Amino acid sequence: MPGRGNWSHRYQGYFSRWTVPREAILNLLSKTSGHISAKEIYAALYRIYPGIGLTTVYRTLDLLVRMDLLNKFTFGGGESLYEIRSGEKKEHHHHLICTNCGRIIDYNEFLEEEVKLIKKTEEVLEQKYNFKVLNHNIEFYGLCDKCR
Amino acid sequence: MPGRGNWSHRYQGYFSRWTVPREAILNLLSKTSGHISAKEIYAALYRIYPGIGLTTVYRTLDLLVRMDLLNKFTFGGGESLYEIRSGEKKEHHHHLICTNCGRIIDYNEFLEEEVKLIKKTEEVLEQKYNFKVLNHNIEFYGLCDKCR
DNA sequence: ATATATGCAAAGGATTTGCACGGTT
DNA sequence: AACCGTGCAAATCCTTTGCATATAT
Repeated sequence: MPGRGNWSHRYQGYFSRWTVPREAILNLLSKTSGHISAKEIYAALYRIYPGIGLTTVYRTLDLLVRMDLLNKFTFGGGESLYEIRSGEKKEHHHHLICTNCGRIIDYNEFLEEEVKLIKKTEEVLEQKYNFKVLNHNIEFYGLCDKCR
Repeated sequence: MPGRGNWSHRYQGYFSRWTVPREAILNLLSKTSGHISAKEIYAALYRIYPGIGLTTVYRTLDLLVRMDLLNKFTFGGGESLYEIRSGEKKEHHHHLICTNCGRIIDYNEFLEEEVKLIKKTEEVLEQKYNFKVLNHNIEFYGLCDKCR
């Protein structure tokens, strides 16, 4: 998708070569709905591009996170999960996490008040703690329909 | 603190013996403000009780989490951090996490609206996804006063 | 040509597991 | 006596690092 353009401008400094593996990984993420682990990415790409290494996947994911193209989550301390930050399939969302089966449900049908309040809370926190809020992560833990 | 009482009733099923290491670990946590890792707990107890094993710390923390006496957090995928769930020093709180230096700031001066809205959001989610919310975790990422 | 990206294998860090021992019930 | 909890060492899982090779600019 990128293929350089205004692109190269915007992300100048993060890398010097936009390579095949990087393109493949970003492309896969942008077509993935939901969260995906490094190993899953590796497995998916291995089929169409054997010769790829897991190390490259990790390094590329790290790069893309620094470029703010991906979000990285570490829900339970096991594998980290990645998702594209905005794109065809993605809007900002929060998570419902089933503590029984581990299922993760995204939701983005926020209440209007919810959005307003988060903004307001961020402002208050910035004042009170002199803390510059850049992002947030909201998770609800509980039991999904199958497990409750 | 526990020392059995109504206690043994309430937590019956989780364990069959309330031992010295378990008491020591819970006791340490209840006097700790903020978050602490398994290794830090191990190091602190080792001084007054050499012979304790890191394995026991992990197993006890796991037990206490299952008993809902502790919260476990896995902020960056590195070490997990633990905190007492309620006690002398603890009230429910949320976190500000500095992405530069890793500092974690607790805050619990919630806006009244914040509390109400979280409740309301939980209700909506329970309806919409048939998901029984039991707990939540709210984190704001950004830059702390020293790093901004 | 030269710096950068890659893949492999090895290292690293956190946590879990296998197992024999020791203390409780 | 039977069971449970403990500690040690080894194993496991995810991720990072060192290094030689391949590749883009």
